[in-house]
Amino acid sequence: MAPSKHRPDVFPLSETQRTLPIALLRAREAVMERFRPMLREIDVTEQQWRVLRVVQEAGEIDATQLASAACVLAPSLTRILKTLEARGLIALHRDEADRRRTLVNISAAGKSLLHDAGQTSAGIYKEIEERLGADRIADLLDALENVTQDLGPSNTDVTDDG
Amino acid sequence: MAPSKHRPDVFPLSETQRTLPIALLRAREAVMERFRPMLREIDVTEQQWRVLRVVQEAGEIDATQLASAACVLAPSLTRILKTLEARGLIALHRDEADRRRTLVNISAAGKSLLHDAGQTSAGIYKEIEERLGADRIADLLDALENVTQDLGPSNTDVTDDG
DNA sequence: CTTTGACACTTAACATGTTAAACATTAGGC
DNA sequence: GCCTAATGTTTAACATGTTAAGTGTCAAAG
Repeated sequence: MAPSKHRPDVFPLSETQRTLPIALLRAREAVMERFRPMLREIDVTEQQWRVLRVVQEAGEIDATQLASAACVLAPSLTRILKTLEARGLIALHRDEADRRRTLVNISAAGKSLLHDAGQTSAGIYKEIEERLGADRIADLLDALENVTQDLGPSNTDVTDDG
Repeated sequence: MAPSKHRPDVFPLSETQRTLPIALLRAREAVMERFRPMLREIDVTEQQWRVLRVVQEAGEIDATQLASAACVLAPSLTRILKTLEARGLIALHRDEADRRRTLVNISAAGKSLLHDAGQTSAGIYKEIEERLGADRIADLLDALENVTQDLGPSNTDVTDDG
């Protein structure tokens, strides 16, 4: 590989176009475009889908951890949980030990939806893997996770054990 | 299972967590968090900022090309242009040659805003560069651009002259 | 000139992002 | 028990994302 020293100052639009915010946005759009038809078919938004999957994987989980894992803000999660509960896909109840917390569980209907659409989703992701290469995706995921860690918590250390 | 008495803050890295949509979203959030204070200070949203910068770099540009370059959808751009025009940061007028098109220009106030805040923005980006390494960012940008291109060729309409 | 189809927005309706503020509960100190 | 601070969640207000449908314009054909 040649040393990455390409800075084509000649292009008028290159300055804004070759930046992390734009590049990350474009890449995410390219990926999500593949999933949108499936999501629209089951009448579930992208964020609702993430919430459902996290709830299924985590089992019973409180709203704060759910918001963090599903990458949605607390105000958004409040609305999403209300919608999903109204559709019967999840069940909500107060934590008896700490009545501030809302605990979330997946319902039978939610499990069924995830089981069916999950297969389609996995198929789409496999298509993407075949198109890009599993190793290339793994490298990109590593790079993204490293960037996230190196930029995100300036002070928040995750290592709980001293 | 006993209710969480202590906080298992770190969500176990499940299947959902190591996927392109989530990883791209998290990375973008980590980057944007650095720019948000500056944007809030000048009372400009992230999308409005992108639009302004593209208009400045491109000079006079029509709405369709602007939407594509700034990564916003047409309905969003309509509202954004209305807001920016009301604030006097841009000027809008019909294309005389093709009255379907809306042409956008930067105003003196817009130039002034971009000049001032642009310096801060550049400083923040430089901070990020120093933290991550310029070569590492360049590699990531290359990977992201390649992924974007490799996932989009279902639509082979490239009338983009450079 | 009129029709047809395509293009470039524009509007509408609902969902979420983003920020700030409010509410309910818990934990600790008096 | 009351007060204060902190935590977990909710509400509110505005901006944007997303999809579908509508409006105005251009271009080609009759």
